[in-house]
Amino acid sequence: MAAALHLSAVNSTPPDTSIPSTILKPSKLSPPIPPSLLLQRVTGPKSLKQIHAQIIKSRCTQALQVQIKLISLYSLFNQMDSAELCFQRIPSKLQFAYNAMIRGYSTHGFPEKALLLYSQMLYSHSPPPDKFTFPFILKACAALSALSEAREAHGRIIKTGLTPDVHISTALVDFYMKLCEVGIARQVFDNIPLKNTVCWNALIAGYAHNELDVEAVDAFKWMIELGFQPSSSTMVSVLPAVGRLGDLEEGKLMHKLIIEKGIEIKESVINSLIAMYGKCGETETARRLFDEMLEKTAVSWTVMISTYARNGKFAEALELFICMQAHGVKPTAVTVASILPACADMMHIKLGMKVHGYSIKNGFDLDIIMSTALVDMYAKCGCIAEARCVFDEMPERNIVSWNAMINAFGLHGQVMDALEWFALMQLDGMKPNGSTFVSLISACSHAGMVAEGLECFKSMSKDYDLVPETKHYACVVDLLGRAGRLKEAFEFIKAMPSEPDDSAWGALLGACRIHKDVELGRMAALKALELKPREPGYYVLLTNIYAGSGRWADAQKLREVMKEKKILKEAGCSSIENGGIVHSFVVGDSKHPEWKKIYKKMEEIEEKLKEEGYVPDTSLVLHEEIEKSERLAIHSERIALAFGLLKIPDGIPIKITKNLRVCADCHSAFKHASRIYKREIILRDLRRFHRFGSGNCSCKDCW
DNA sequence: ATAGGGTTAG
Repeated sequence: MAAALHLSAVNSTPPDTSIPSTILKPSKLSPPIPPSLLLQRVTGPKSLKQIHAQIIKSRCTQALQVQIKLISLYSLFNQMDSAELCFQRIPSKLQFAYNAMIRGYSTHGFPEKALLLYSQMLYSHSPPPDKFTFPFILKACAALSALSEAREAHGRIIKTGLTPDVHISTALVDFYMKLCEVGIARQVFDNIPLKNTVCWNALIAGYAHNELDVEAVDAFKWMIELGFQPSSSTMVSVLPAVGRLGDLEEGKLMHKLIIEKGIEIKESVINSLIAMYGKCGETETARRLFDEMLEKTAVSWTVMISTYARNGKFAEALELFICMQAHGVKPTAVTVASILPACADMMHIKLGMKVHGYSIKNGFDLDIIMSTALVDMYAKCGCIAEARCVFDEMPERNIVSWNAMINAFGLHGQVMDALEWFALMQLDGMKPNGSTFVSLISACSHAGMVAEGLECFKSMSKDYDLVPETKHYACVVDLLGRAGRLKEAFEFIKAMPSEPDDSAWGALLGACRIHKDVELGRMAALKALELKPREPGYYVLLTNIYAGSGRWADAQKLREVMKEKKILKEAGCSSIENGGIVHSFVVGDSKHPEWKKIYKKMEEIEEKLKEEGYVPDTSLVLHEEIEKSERLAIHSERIALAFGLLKIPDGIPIKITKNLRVCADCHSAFKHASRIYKREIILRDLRRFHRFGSGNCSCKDCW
């Protein structure tokens, strides 16, 4: 019945132009064309149906071969219902019939059905699976993350003596890599007797998938050295790894190699090259490649836009975003989502809102990744109410969405809200993960809520079956240390079940700076530098501790060590948005076109501050800098504040973001300024938000 | 009469 319906549907479809009319209307004079020949003319799903109808009408005897070819073609064109009908009608089930069905199910999104047929092969009187069966079974297992099923299949592969088959081994490498079983994947790869390009590709793609970028690049070099010809897939797999490593030299070599080896330059290869150059900071090279592309897809535009966004070229990113649409290419949710983190980073709320508007118009705000990025963007731009609004409107939420909201509250010092949302997420059936607890504990830490923070930490293993990672230990050290409980923090590090990493010692070091403990601080710094010898932050913190306790000679010596080792401390940089443009300032900046005006305003501010009782806090500045204590006044956030007071109209909060932590002196100056100028000032530093108003700060001086 | 590997992202 179903077959009849099916065929009548075929007859009503208009003729496929690709089929010669002789097939559709066979002349009575000439003998019917044999079915096997007819099937060779199939070009797509439409012609397949028509030819199938033709075969049935011609009443030729249908050889098993023809029936199997039909199954194979239907499953190739994703017509699984028709394939299933043919499959059920053949009397003796052969391996290729099964294989064709399993191929269709596993490549067209029905992995469960593929595994069901496989178990039918195993447990009924069917033919056993063969070397053509296993690659599809492993693909289905990968789609379902079915480790035990794959292991069973792997055992059967070994028992049947199929281990040396390169197709099967490649599928095994791919499967284990996708489930992050890198060691097993490598073992399977090493046992392949006759390797080829494709199995190398699976290994390299697998390493890249697991972000083992050095391994991916090494495997690539090794493959070339052994004389294998890389394909475009090889390049597409290895280039993201090079990009993440930021290894421009290696990337250039690979670009050259693509040309030398005559690798087919597909669109995907160029997209990967653009992304690689973008991640290495070479926006101009990336743009040149992009401009030379003949066929740009939405992915190409997205890659170029995110290249600009990643490198802080927001005007170019937005321009390209508009240009893309003018070229009739529709941005995807990924395109717009890739602009948002940049808006968040620069506190470019105007651009963020524009992107939000565009997303609503196109229904992207329903995309979970997109809306989570919006929550994060609004929160990092200081708009916690808007973040909350987007969160409330989300049609669905995953763990990342909840974490973004909890983290948002923490950033804004709203611990009680963070804890409440933590309870809400569980009522919603969501299980917290490691990142949830990082947000929670650091939220408690910033609010000085030691007991609650410790409770969270204990609870994660006791109630949530999570193993605390080094980052959680570092959070607890920060929690205890910040509250002045340095001894306990130290004991906590010593009691860690695994070797502490530099971040734990770094947290203790930071706490020692706040509470001015030279001896413990020195020890923590030595430990941290032992584990991460070139981290400028650790040098700077220890120098600050020395200077703060009057040990100028030690401070000076440390500075010289830094100079000698060519360790540069990161330059402080503050940004502020006005009129849709983000203005950035660094320490002692005089590059801004209006810098003279800004400095004049700054002098005025400093004078007013001093009149109103502000006393510069020079305790954390180096000796030589104290001599000219006005240098304090040139910290980048002070320039940004002057710019804000100069440009942003009364009554509108001034929003500034800084790439490092705000220093105690600037913090005190901002408090005074908020009172004197009757202005709300919102400062986001490396860690959190400070909301200044009427002479106070939301952080309650605890940061 | 059938097979294996890939690009943008919170």
